[in-house]
Amino acid sequence: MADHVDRVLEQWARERPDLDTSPMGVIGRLGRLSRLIDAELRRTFAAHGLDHASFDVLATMRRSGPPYRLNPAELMRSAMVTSGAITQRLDRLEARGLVARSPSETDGRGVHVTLTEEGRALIDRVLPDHLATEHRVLSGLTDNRQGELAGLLRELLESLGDRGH
Amino acid sequence: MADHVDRVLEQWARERPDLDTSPMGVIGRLGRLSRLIDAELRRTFAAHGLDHASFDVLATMRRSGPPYRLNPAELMRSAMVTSGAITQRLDRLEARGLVARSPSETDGRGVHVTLTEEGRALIDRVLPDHLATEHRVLSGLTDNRQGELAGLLRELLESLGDRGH
DNA sequence: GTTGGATTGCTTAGCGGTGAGGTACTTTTT
DNA sequence: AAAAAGTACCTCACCGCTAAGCAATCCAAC
Repeated sequence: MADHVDRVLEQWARERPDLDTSPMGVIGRLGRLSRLIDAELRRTFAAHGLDHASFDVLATMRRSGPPYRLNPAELMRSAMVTSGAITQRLDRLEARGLVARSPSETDGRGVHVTLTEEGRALIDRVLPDHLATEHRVLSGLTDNRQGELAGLLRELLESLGDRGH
Repeated sequence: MADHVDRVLEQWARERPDLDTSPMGVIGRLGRLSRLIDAELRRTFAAHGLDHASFDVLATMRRSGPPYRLNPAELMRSAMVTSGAITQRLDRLEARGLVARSPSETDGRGVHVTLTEEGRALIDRVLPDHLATEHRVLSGLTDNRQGELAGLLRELLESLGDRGH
């Protein structure tokens, strides 16, 4: 029983036995899983005319609850992308009528982003499909193993400073 | 003790209590970790004039062992990117003299990619720094926890068909 | 042999991201 | 009150990847 990363570690052990390559057992696998899963999720998004970036914004707005209004800065922190990326995401979504931008009343620099009725309808339509895909992707692990995994990932995230808010 | 994804799950539980969003506990965290870790690794690569894509090719060639020769197709499978991406990676590396391309003697379609002496020297210079960074990134978990995590990630990868070779 | 399907690597348009920088506004300092 | 520092969002040049398509070659079945 060996996956791609096991082969990689074998190769390193042969070529550079002087180095401790064990961290690759975690980080290499995280990278590969991320790519594999993203490719899988992409198909579901595409089936609804979306991509990961657009889905991410719509989902973030939707789960914020009524009145479905956030700032670009909040979206930026949630998505962990730069401000330029958020501007462009919002440009695309606004052009499709899925979100609307309006100036903040209290801060002359600020902008309100609001989910339109169409945007809300779309994300609520995509969500069940998306969750079914995620469920399927993880179906190789029992619920218990999934829980263990989530716990370890949370530990690591917290150690890297990924606190909520 | 709650990370960003815990907040997300709380929001979904409030807004869409009808949906089972538990898979996000794993997949959402995988995505965030991947972004955080990539950003961290990027700094080490940049300090040596590299990016993730270039490092990946050089490392794959290096660990393949003498004579440090692979095909674009093998690099493609290892990196999980499209053939166009590999072509472009090789263009960049070749322009810098870090790899060399030559036609295959046995297959008219094929190309040999070889690590140049400069390429080998560079990757051997970067590797210790890179591993130190990876080690530091994981230092929030004990060795045992890292091992558990690697095991769970391998289980998931195998269930998704990521066999070695 | 010939034919038809794989396979190999390259090309290119388009997309989404970064990073540096800019403008406008707010907050803090003095 | 004025100056300085910080914040919010946008702009734009550049970069790497995908996806679709192409030409060349291999190989397996007839």
